[in-house]
Amino acid sequence: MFSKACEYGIKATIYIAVKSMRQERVSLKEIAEEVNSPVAFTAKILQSLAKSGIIDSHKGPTGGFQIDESKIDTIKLHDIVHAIDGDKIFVGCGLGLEQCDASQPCPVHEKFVGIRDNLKIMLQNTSLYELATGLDIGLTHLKR
Amino acid sequence: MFSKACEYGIKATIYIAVKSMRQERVSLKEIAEEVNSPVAFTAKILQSLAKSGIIDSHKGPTGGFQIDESKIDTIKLHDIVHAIDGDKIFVGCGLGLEQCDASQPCPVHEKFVGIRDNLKIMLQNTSLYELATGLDIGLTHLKR
DNA sequence: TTTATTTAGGATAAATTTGTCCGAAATAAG
DNA sequence: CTTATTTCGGACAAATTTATCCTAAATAAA
Repeated sequence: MFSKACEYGIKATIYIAVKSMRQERVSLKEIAEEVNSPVAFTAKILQSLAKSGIIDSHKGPTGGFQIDESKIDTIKLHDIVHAIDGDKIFVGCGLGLEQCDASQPCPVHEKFVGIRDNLKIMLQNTSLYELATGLDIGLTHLKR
Repeated sequence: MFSKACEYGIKATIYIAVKSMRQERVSLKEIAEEVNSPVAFTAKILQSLAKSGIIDSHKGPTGGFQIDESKIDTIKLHDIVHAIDGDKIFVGCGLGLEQCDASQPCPVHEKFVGIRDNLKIMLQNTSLYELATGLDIGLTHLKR
């Protein structure tokens, strides 16, 4: 459904949020370990999340990544997915037809519109806060 | 959403169905042209669809691909997707967690289950007949 | 200021997906 | 039987995604 990079990115962001809610900064190394992702690859993903303004990064000793606590509630799953995978999941025809739209629909057009609208709405309605607290409560875990 | 191979496969199958309903066999070349897909790559995909029993293939002059007319109604979009992409779209955690299931759900588990169930149901309820007649009526087109 | 630590970012490599090439096998028709 | 046509299938190539390596830049602390 999502790219590997996006999966790592979501998990990493959730973990950073959990730590940020405890006023802790986390290092790349710690994140990669927790999320079970390759360190250097994770670095690239965090870099792009930082450029998108979703997470903050700080260099140097005691450096690492964190998220402004006031943002944790407003950041949505959709923002993370969009920052990494762009809008390719939401846009275009389910069959890859370029000329397919509401006026010249392919045979499955309406069916895909429904599914994708649901997905989009779900992602837009799911806040990072929700994800982070769901995890914090101990019901869930990010490894493997 | 689907792999390129799967997109080509769906479009090719729809086209073969349309022709089969007119008692016509179609060649690889004609299919690739209609579907706007690379010929040799399309050959591989059709090969696997033939092995899955979704389409029939015949070698030699006047050879080509066709679908048993009695099957056109029972073949579902899900069958085509499954033959090419397997079940990776439907199975597993939205975040790629291996230990995520109903008993140990990740923060987005239930949300993804809903979306994916919808997708699966839609694919299982969409028949090739429906796709082929929708196209035949001229409302739609497969190229580009 | 020096050193140690941590992210940034470019270059490169491995893996996967997508796409190509070509000869073999089947088969219809002359 | 021979030939032309068409799919089959293996090997190879290109493109994309995933992953690694290494140096630079920032920065906290001694």
